[in-house]
Amino acid sequence: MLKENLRELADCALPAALEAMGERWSFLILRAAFNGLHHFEEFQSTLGIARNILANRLGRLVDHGILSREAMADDRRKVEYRLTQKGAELLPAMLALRQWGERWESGVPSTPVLVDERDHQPIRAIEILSHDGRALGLMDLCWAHAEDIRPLETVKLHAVA
Amino acid sequence: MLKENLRELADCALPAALEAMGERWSFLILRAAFNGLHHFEEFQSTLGIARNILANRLGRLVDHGILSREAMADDRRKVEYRLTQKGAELLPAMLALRQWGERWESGVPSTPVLVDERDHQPIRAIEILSHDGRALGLMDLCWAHAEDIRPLETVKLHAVA
DNA sequence: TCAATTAGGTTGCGAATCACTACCTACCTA
DNA sequence: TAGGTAGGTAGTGATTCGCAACCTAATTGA
Repeated sequence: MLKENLRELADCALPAALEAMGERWSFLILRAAFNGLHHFEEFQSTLGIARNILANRLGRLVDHGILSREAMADDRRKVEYRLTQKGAELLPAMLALRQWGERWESGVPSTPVLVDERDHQPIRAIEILSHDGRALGLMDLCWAHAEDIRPLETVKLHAVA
Repeated sequence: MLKENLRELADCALPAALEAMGERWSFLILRAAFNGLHHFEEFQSTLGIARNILANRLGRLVDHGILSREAMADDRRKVEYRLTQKGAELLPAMLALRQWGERWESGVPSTPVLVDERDHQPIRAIEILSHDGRALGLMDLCWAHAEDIRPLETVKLHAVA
């Protein structure tokens, strides 16, 4: 069963993640960035967000290293916001949330659908997987302390034997 | 390349998901629920959230069908909040966010660690996978319309692992 | 060259939301 | 019946939100 010692709840990185991404427009700005938007006016007109809030959010995302901010060489009025590596790695979290919304809120798969470029087949639903690739549900999970985890080599031998 | 037609940005389920889960304390309440908390006072003392905000959030999560609310038979003062199926399926999204926070914000894996109950090995990082299980990055993805996707009968039999 | 336009903001202000404390009302226990 | 407990609500100030207006630097057009 999934029950963490309460004393240890503070040692979770979720609050830290939410401090960076938990504000009202952050995820929608991020989504727009994933969709190839790079400029203030693009975000503003696409999202319909108030300009001061947008400026605030973009600044915060830059401060957190999720977006980079660079003035463009050919037109120095323009500022380009780009996803950093850190920002790009939010894609699984964003897709998991989107897939959940498709299943439980909007009811239908969003169109267009995200596909593998290689064979144009839709991606899998995002899942929790064991080290060897089995899908895990809530009942299959429990908490363990780092020092209690046996290195995988030994387990492997036992499992095989 | 990952570029969605702008006209279609509205057809994404992310805003719907955020309407249910995008408020300030929602994810932390959900995390507490995943950790086995069920009662108002447990949430309140663990999270340190203001009581009126907690009441408001719990009510909202219940309205959205993420938590169920039931008075307990043996002590009718007590109300039990439990994750519904809909709520439980937010676990991948929450873990993806937590893993991102571990990697980029807190810097270290949170303790305790979430492990597979069967062999006590840590779970994999949450990833985007192709239908046949390859890990996909930002460069490997593109958008397609539902009607353009060829059915995958031929490969389906192999698509397990 | 000088006015108009554009990109990317900032400022002011009223409305909504947040968090803190105190209070309230069932219900349970002695 | 007294006192404590679970789960809230009400009042109040501090923040934040969203809208509109304004501002500045860079660019373009006449």
